[in-house]
Amino acid sequence: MTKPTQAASREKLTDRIYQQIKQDIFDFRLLPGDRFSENEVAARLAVSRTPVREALTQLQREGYVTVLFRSGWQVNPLDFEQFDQLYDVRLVLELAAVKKLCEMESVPELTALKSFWLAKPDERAQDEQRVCQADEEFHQIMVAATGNREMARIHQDITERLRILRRIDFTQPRRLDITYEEHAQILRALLGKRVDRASTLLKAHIEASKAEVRKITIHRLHTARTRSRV
Amino acid sequence: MTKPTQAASREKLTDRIYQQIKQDIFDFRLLPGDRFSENEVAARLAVSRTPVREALTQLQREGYVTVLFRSGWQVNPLDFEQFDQLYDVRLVLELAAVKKLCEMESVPELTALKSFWLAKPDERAQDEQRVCQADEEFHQIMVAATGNREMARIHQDITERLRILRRIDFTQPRRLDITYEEHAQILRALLGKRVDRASTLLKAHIEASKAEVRKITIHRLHTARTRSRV
DNA sequence: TCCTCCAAACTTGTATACAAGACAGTATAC
DNA sequence: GTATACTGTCTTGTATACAAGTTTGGAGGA
Repeated sequence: MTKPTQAASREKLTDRIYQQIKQDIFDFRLLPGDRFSENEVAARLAVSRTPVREALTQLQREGYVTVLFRSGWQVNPLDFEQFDQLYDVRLVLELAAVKKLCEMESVPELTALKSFWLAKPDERAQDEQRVCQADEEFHQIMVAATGNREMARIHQDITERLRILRRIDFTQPRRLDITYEEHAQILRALLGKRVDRASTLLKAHIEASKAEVRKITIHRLHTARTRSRV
Repeated sequence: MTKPTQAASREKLTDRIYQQIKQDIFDFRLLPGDRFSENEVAARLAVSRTPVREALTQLQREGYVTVLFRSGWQVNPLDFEQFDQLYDVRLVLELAAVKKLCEMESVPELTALKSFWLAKPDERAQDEQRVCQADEEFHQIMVAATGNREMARIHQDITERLRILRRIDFTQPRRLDITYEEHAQILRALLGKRVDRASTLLKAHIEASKAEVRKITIHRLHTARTRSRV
């Protein structure tokens, strides 16, 4: 019988670089279509090519970048058809979550959302970035609360993939109130176990995002491109 | 303006090794819980550690193996709770696919399935492995036929993750006829655009797999363990 | 027999070396 | 001016080297 081993998992350089590059993409420091080499990234971060390669390989698998055989890497261009499809999958998962949540007896995770989303209008957070993050968390928590960790993981991956769009979506102050209102309605429906109403609201909520995202993105992307390069 | 470049993507050693190791896991040459080192794999396949590492990193992200810090790799033990959750996600995706397919006008992909699954009993394939593969393809095609490539990709990943179970499931000859019958019923319902019936059948079909898998697996795994090591 | 300590052998994580091929820019032919 | 061939630089894919830490097995003592 072998000893019960437990080699601690350490912080790896690869993971840090992975996060860094992904963040660079989200923040438009790396723009869709941009090309770059492993050496460039390695030099900028003062590490060797090895962990950079591992990070890039992961990002490729997740659909963020593509390697061109012996010819560098490229940030994947924005593919709106793909984003539409991802929104659809996300909706499917969340509708399933809604159904399950309404069948469950008590869901403390949902109750915990009340203080933020059911706050009075004058007590609402006005910081765009904060609301954007809370928005992601709302959906994330909804799925995770069902107890299906695999579904939550897949949902998380999709959310991250869509983040680059959702960020832009929320830079319009007008959207902020609407976001609050829609989430509040959904949350009330969930707490009241009204599955049909919650589903309808959720569907409309996501469809609205889908519709709005495309036109705004194109404009924002243009302004970002003229501002910064990496 | 830069030239429209296209560096062809070549067959990479990493990919071959990735497939090889995954197959080793599916075929129980690498057993759940087994530990091994990068050097072992590299020596066995007569390559260096580099591509082996890349392959293993991918497999880790997909949930097949885990690295133990400076202490080797381990094939993830079978986690039945996880498999249950994956089955649930797969069901959610396929139910969404069923709904969409029944709303679509014509679906040639489904018609193409008739020759195999609606064959007369005496014309049916009896080869377990072939039926097993056709079973995977049935579900895969169903989802892909909706046109949502992202959903199809996610569904594919889940199917692969569950393959190790489904293989075992089909080693029981009794299951073969049932499989034929259930798929035939689902296909007929789909072709007849009877969404509720198709959904009900599909749900029962997947629930049955879930229920059956656990007890069979444990027995088979035991016999496999006593037969071979890698 | 059982425990402790220690050193040698492994193991991964990261850096570096090298090879085959892609690309860009230039010189040359016309 | 235009097209073409070529050469030097750059890029990834793979192999190897080294560093830091873990595991294992045995010597020694009680």
